[in-house]
Amino acid sequence: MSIRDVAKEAGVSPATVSRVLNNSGYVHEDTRKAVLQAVKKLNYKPNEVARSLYKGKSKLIGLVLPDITNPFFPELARGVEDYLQKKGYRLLLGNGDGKQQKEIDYLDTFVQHNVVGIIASVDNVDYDFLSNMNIPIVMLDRIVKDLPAVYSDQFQGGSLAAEKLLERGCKEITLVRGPMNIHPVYERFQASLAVLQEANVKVNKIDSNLSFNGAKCRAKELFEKYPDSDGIIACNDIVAVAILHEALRRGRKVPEDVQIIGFDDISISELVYPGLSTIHQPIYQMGSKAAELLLKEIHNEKLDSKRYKFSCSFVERETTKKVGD
Amino acid sequence: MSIRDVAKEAGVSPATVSRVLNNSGYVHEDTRKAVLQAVKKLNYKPNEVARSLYKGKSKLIGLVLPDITNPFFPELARGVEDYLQKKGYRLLLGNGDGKQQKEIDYLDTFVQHNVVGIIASVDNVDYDFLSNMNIPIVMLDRIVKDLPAVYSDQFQGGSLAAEKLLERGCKEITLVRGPMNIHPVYERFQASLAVLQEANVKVNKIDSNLSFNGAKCRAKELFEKYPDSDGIIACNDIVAVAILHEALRRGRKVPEDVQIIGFDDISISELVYPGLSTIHQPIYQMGSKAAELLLKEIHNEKLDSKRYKFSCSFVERETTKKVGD
DNA sequence: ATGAAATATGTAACCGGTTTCATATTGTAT
DNA sequence: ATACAATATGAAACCGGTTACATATTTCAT
Repeated sequence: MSIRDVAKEAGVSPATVSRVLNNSGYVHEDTRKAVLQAVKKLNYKPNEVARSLYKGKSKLIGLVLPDITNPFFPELARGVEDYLQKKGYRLLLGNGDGKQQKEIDYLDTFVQHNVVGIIASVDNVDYDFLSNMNIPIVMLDRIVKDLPAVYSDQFQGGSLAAEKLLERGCKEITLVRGPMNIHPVYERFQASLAVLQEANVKVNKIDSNLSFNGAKCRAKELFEKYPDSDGIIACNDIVAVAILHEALRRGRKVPEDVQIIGFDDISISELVYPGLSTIHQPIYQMGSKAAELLLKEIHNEKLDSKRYKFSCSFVERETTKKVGD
Repeated sequence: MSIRDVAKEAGVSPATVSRVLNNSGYVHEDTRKAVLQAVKKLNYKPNEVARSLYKGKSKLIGLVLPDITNPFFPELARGVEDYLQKKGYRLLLGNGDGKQQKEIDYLDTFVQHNVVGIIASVDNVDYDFLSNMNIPIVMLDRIVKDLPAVYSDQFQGGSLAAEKLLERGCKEITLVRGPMNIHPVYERFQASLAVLQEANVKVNKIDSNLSFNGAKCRAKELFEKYPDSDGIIACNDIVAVAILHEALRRGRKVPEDVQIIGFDDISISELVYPGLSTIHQPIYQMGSKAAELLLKEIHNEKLDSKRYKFSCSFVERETTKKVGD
């Protein structure tokens, strides 16, 4: 079922059908009607692949995320998808898993499929590779040199976490540091650390990955190594929840004995008990803004700025004391 | 940069380059080397769109899910994606939101992009539409007539939930019923109900959607209308957590006063406190099995069975009493 | 040595759209 | 009535691969 079938049915040439379908060039009203009727009768849907081949571009956009299974990313993806869907674009999705080979494989194959743009949240692909792809790119929750990027202010968020614990009287604060090769995780840690070092408190550090099971072990270690911590800043909400559980398991009162702050404000943080105080990132908006920027790039509209930085905010739930207590 | 550029560089015809790249036909060893070298030198990557157009099929597979933001689906999607990625396929993803128009739009555009197969978790598209697409399909977590489908045994799971509460001494059980147009949700409800009606207990029913915020309201209503419930079966884990919160807020002891069972065993259920007892579905495996079945269909291998049904199991955490208490 | 089979490679058509260009017709201003 | 612009439409090339077919060369059995 091709445009030639429709042309035959309507008694015109393929070119005319194309013109009708694309509202381009001149078409006589009667012809237009005949074509439209033939299209309807045959239930014709144009082949996007043929269109894409000739035009050298498609209605496809590639999105590489670290891991859709991490609750931070579905929300991001949804922000992207909703925006693109409204504008008639479709999404090619890949999980990079923080592995260079997978990240690159996805980027390459996306280009081979004629995507018109890419939104990337990758950790191990460098500037040269990305810019050599010669295709509009927006980095999401990641920054690579001067490529357009959408993210939230990790310095401000990280500082905020530290300030809130200081305000709430913590004297010995333990930072749970995530993988330092993940840029935003690195920044939020540095920011918290900087604030705490200015203050008159003891500061401990412990390393963890970003998964629940990984953090479970590290949580045990934390309470053994630094049993006097009265404040904990976790690198993300998942890790914070693991720590929260371990604290409760050890009979520590939260927030009376230990206060805990997470990062991200993923939906889980309001679902745990007690509710997790955390640093909110506007995740959905970040995704949708990235899509918006990308489409602007694609349509050669100039961007006000190559960077779009959202502010973080403190969400006070039940793992921190109320100020004034 | 096309195959003709590579051909020129290697001093051969495009056909020969194609043969080298696809390991088809006869190619002299020296020629092969020359071509490979040219490919490398030019960093040539074949255009999948052109390939797809000629062959009438691609390396793309479409996946329509209700909402990637619902924690059930990322895991499902990941199961699908991992399997496909290993086999060299890429994923086009869409959120159907349970809206017919969006579901159909995605299905249509996927076909227009020459996908070779579709995995669908849709609620409002009928058998005729699906089978008229004339493309391999696997339904996932959904059943439509005799289309191939992967799912878990909702009857068994629903029964299990009821049995576990009965075993644990509940006398007045409230069923929180999800949207009845969602097939698995319907079945699990019916199954629980059937078991309870055979037993000597009071049974209440209350309706809810599947979201946390929706369920929050319904949870309030539940405790007002049926304050004597000592057992609650929720239509999914999210709803169960909302109910759990409301119970705790009202000072009900869980599981001493009220026992709660969820459904799905999404990752959140082990992250809440107290840990949610629930009916486990092997979500990731379902996704990966669906991908496996689809690829078999695509390669015309015959399926042992058009249906693949996983068993559910009871995961005992802290919102149900230990048997013998 | 001879012919058939195997190997090697190029030419051109094809996939299903879009677009350029040529051509024909209609409309309109002078 | 004439000329020029606007309208209408089709033929054919093109996008970048793949493959059927033709052709040439090599291998090998008899």
